Amino acid sequence: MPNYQASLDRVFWALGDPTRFAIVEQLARQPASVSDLARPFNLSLPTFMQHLGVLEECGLVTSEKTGRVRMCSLNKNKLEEVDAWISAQKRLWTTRFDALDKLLENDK
Amino acid sequence: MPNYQASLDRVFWALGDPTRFAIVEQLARQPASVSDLARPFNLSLPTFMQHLGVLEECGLVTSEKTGRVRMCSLNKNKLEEVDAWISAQKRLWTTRFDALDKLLENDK
DNA sequence: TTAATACTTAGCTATTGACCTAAGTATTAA
DNA sequence: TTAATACTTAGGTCAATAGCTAAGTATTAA
Repeated sequence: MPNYQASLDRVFWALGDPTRFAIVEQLARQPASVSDLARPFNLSLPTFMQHLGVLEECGLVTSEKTGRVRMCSLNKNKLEEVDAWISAQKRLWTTRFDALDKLLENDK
Repeated sequence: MPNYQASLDRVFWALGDPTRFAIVEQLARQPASVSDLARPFNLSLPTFMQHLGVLEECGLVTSEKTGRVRMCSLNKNKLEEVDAWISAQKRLWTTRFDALDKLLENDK
């Protein structure tokens, strides 16, 4: 099973669906089996599995099957990657304002 | 102009498109007019504007028209919101492991 | 006051994505 | 060894999205 290096926008895309967003919020609390995860959602199992597939493909979730049960977990590393990107954008934005401030300072 | 309180998954969804992702990365560096922003993209202007519309609707971008030029800026607050959500999920995840560690500690 | 610029609107097309049902496979419980 | 459980595969529908062109409007430059 190769670890497809998903690009960040794919991760964002995955989180952009309300169902998948909720799945991630649930998995942040604790790992869970597919059916336990699926129970609160009013979706057919194949549909639900598709969402899990998307989350797994983009690296946000990992899963392992033992016997007939598949356990899913959140991959914290992917969250860190997202976090890092956001921080970088915030930093760029802030840096710009700092530079502007300095410029105005010099003008005095 | 009402400020549509966009839910977070809509923000993720907006960032999930490569074009919009790139627009945000650009706007983090500096505000820009629509045509300046659009130039590097191989898209028709209407298509490009549609992407800007999505970013604006979800609150990631603001814009203001003066004369015939519309200037776009990043809304840092939205980035903060995203950041806060990610941090919360990471915290939940970590808390769980801390609890597990404590449990194992007690078992010794 | 004409022409160019910078969007904007309208309307169409193709693809993707979210959903479903039905039927299958592999494990485990009875 | 039969039945139930927990997915999994196959295949189909429909709406939403990303893309386009053509034809506007409003501002500014010439």
